[in-house]
Amino acid sequence: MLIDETHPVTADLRLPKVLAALADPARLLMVRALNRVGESSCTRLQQTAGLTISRSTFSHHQRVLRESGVIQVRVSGSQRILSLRRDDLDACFPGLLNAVLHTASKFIET
Amino acid sequence: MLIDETHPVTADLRLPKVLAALADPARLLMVRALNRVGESSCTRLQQTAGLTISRSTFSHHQRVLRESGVIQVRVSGSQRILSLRRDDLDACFPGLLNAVLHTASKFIET
DNA sequence: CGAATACATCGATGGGTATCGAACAGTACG
DNA sequence: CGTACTGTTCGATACCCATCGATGTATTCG
Repeated sequence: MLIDETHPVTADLRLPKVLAALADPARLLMVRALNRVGESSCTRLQQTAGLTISRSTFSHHQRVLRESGVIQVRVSGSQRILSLRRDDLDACFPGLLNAVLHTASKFIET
Repeated sequence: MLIDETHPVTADLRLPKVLAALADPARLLMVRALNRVGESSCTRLQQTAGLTISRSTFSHHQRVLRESGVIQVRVSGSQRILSLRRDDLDACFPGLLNAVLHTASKFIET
């Protein structure tokens, strides 16, 4: 199920791209926060994840996560609702998302 | 158990570093080849993994994998024997290594 | 000792990327 | 309509990184 042309279809997901998307500390926080709240708008997620970055930088990270296939973006009024592509990720990379989500926080902080 | 000062101890492993190390296609091939053969010297692993890169580039990748904690390097005569740090990775990031190792090849190739 | 093997390191280069502020575009609302 | 809100895009900057050839170092072997 393709959302639109800005999201890759499941068959086009690639492990190196996904790993690179998850390798950034800010994006890792976004993904783990999304897992807790289910779905969220950009502004709200930025607060939930505790990110002190500019809105343009957040937008950049959102794009990287979306283009790698990690998250899904749905438009609702004036805001974009972000959510994890759990099923697609589990189908392509079994166990990967869970491993990233369940890693202890002490192994993430610098 | 610390090998030497060029390897991080288990408590110092960090998820973003490990993910970044695994996010490169060449290094991903090295890790998956290491999983098949158990352990291997540099020259032999380069052939096993089917990598057509220069020796200096291979040495660079080996260093990244080592400094992130993904692999272990042991000196044996004039050669270095590489192997995965399975137990340490499983202890810090349960399920991550298996997920990377068991991902279908079609999701790795470009 | 001398030659060959196995890797590491250095310096250079080109391409990627994280970051920001400023400017832009769409929606909601009074 | 005009203001506020939500988010994207653009251009610039600084930094990181993958790659290579050349050089250096240690080990093995004859």
